[in-house]
Amino acid sequence: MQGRILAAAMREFSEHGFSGGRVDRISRQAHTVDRMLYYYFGNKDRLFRTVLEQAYDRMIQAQQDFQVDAEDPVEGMRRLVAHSWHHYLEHPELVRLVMTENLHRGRHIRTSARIRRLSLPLIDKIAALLRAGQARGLFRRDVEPVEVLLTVMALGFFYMTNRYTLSAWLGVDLMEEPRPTRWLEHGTRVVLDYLGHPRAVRAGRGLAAAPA
Amino acid sequence: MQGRILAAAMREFSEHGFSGGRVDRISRQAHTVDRMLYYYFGNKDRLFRTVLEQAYDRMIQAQQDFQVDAEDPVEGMRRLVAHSWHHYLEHPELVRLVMTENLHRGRHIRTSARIRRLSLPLIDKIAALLRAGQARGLFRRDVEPVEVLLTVMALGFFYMTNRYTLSAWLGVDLMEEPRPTRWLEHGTRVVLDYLGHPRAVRAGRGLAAAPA
Amino acid sequence: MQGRILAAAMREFSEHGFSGGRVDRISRQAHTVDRMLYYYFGNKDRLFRTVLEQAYDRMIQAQQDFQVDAEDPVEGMRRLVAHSWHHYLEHPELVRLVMTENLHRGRHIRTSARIRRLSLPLIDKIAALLRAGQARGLFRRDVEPVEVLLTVMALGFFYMTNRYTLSAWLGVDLMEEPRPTRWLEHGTRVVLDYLGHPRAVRAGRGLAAAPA
Amino acid sequence: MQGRILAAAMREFSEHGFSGGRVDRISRQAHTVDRMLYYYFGNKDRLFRTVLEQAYDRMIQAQQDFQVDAEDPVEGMRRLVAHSWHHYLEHPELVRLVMTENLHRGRHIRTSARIRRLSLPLIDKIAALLRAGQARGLFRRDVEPVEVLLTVMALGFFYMTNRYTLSAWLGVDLMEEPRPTRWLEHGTRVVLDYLGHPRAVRAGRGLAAAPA
DNA sequence: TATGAATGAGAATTCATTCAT
DNA sequence: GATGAATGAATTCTCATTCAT
Repeated sequence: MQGRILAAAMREFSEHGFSGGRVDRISRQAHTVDRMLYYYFGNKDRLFRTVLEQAYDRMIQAQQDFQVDAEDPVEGMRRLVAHSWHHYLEHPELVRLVMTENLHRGRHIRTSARIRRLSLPLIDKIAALLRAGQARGLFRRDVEPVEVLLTVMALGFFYMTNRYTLSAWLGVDLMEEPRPTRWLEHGTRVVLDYLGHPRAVRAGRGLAAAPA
Repeated sequence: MQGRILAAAMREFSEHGFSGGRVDRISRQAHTVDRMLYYYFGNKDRLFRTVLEQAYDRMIQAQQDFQVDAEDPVEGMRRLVAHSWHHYLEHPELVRLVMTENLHRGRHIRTSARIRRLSLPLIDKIAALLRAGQARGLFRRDVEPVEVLLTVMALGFFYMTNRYTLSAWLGVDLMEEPRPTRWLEHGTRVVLDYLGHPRAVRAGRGLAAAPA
Repeated sequence: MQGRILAAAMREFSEHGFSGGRVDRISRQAHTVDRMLYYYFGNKDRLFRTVLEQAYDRMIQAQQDFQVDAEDPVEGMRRLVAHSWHHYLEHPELVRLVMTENLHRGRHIRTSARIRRLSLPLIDKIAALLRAGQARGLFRRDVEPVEVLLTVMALGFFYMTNRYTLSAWLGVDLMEEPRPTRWLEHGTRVVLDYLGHPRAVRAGRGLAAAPA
Repeated sequence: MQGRILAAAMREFSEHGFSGGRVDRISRQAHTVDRMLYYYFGNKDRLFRTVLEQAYDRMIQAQQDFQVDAEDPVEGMRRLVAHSWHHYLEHPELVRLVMTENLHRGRHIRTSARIRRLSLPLIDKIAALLRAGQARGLFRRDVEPVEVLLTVMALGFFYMTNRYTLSAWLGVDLMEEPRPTRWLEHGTRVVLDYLGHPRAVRAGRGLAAAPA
């Protein structure tokens, strides 16, 4: 039953946000009653946190499943961008959940010991690709894995999250083909152009974590 | 009084989202009573829509205030990226409002005749910069203004909107200097690298609206 | 404008009752604003009373317009029953208004000097028919005009007012022909059978008004 | 507690109608709080419907309790008219509730599966009396049970429902004895005169439901 | 391990009416 | 004679949560 409740809660919170999410809709969709939700998860906040943790686990898993090809770093990077993009495209509920959590200023993630323990597998995979590409003289050297990851994520995430207001502004439906495919091509080019333009090594540590 | 209500509503919806926003908190902050809010705006939905329209007006105004320097397209593009970034940085409530509206799948924007009429001044300014840069052989030719705009927005918006979950992942505070400044530099480089890498002209029309 | 307001108020109160009637719907239907309604009629209660008075005036007028044929009392009585029935059928809003007033225990009629002054023209016309019929030996003698009037009204009014619950009970639509026509025939027969059955003169004064 | 709420709701709706009925008055009279009313009945509409259903159940029960005396059809009919009349007289809240429902065009009855299933026991009892009376040559043959029932109901119901406006018109209090008793005598006579006046059999099926 | 019954505290919205010119 | 602006007091209904077994 916990699984059913979590699945229903994921749908509900993803669709309506945290404040907009209704406990009774979750219990109804899970074919149970409100009471059970409190029995298993304590309260709405903790239920949301559990949903978030589950979503993160899946995302981490998806990142781990991604296999990097160090023999062809450019193609590897293409595939990484595409992998990331398709993950968002196929899991809009994850994207919306992350939006919701950010609207709440990370209130739930901050209290989740489990999520704090996580590290992003993709960072290591990007680092490996960068090293391979730099060794072959294909990628610039003054680049950090985190910056690359954030760039890839930004291009994909923003398109997904802001599609409604952007569609209204531009007067087109951004989710209608061939636009999403074009955007992946565009994003891939942006990332590769960025990586393939060697310049003088920049000082400093970029966005990387403090040694603390 | 309508102004006071709108200002209070902007703060409330921006902070708590639409569902989480409370009518009575708005009226209290506006030094009036709930009733007036219904007198002027009809209901919570229409109030939100009006807040959104006002926010858009301001954003459009900020875009119009941005002066493009066609003599130095590279510097112009740098300034455009910075302008956009600083607008988000200085108006986090606008960013959150747009997020909220997207979480609601553009429900309010869709019913706003006023917003539908808007066009983004920045698109024309980017187009002008592109033309100037292309004429001087500085920018590639197979690029569309909308793609550039979305790229600039994506880099800035994503960093702002996802800062809480990203900060938790990365174990650092993304809003603590020098990280925001570094990100602007990074974004500027990404955009310029993209623009300065001429390739074969791509077929198709990118993300632009259909001629219909 | 008073006429427009009254017409709109008649429709509104007739449709929704007094409590269900909305001041703003009346003003909107009258193409004016709430304020005007208070300007002309003081408050909702007085507006209702005025509507009621107007409806009574029309009913009295209709009764006065009915011409009795003393030469053929049976036919005259037939026509009187039919006249009454058709008046209800053609003025359902009057019927509903009277219902509403009775649900309110005659609260408004009691404060209407104008209505208290009214007498029902139909009573005199019935009395004339009775006299003519009795003189010809067609009608019984132990009958009072008021009882006849109430009987005629009861048969017509009840059918109209209770048509929804009756239709649900009986599983048919009572307002669908030939049922209304049948009911008129039935009512006519009931009244004539009653009048045409001479018995011993009954003592007492029936339902007539006390000499006070 | 559901019983207490229903009893209070019956009083409230009967007294003030549906729109005029106040949820908080009901809960106060039932010695509980508004919330419970929604817990048990969902909303005001459903509460009203339940009250109506209960009232119908009681009316059906009262009709079933009425025992018909086939040995003396005329006396049986007298008793039936009196039974019906006294039921209205003793249950004015039922009468008012039915009025209210009709003012709302049967909105609640239409959604009540329970009420739709009901049949009126009195129709069968009238049919039995008619057969007995016809067999003894006391009642005419061209008469239908439904017409008799509606006639009996009309005479009683109308007097009760319209007593306020009628009292104002006639300048007397219709509920003051001996008037109510006189009206029962009058109604009984009207019905019996109607039944005892054989004529040629009329064609058609009267108000009865279509065979569909 | 599970659950039906109950509920306090809000939440958005409505409604008739009056103020002020 | 006419009206735009303003409003106090409800009014229905919702929401997350706890009680009691």
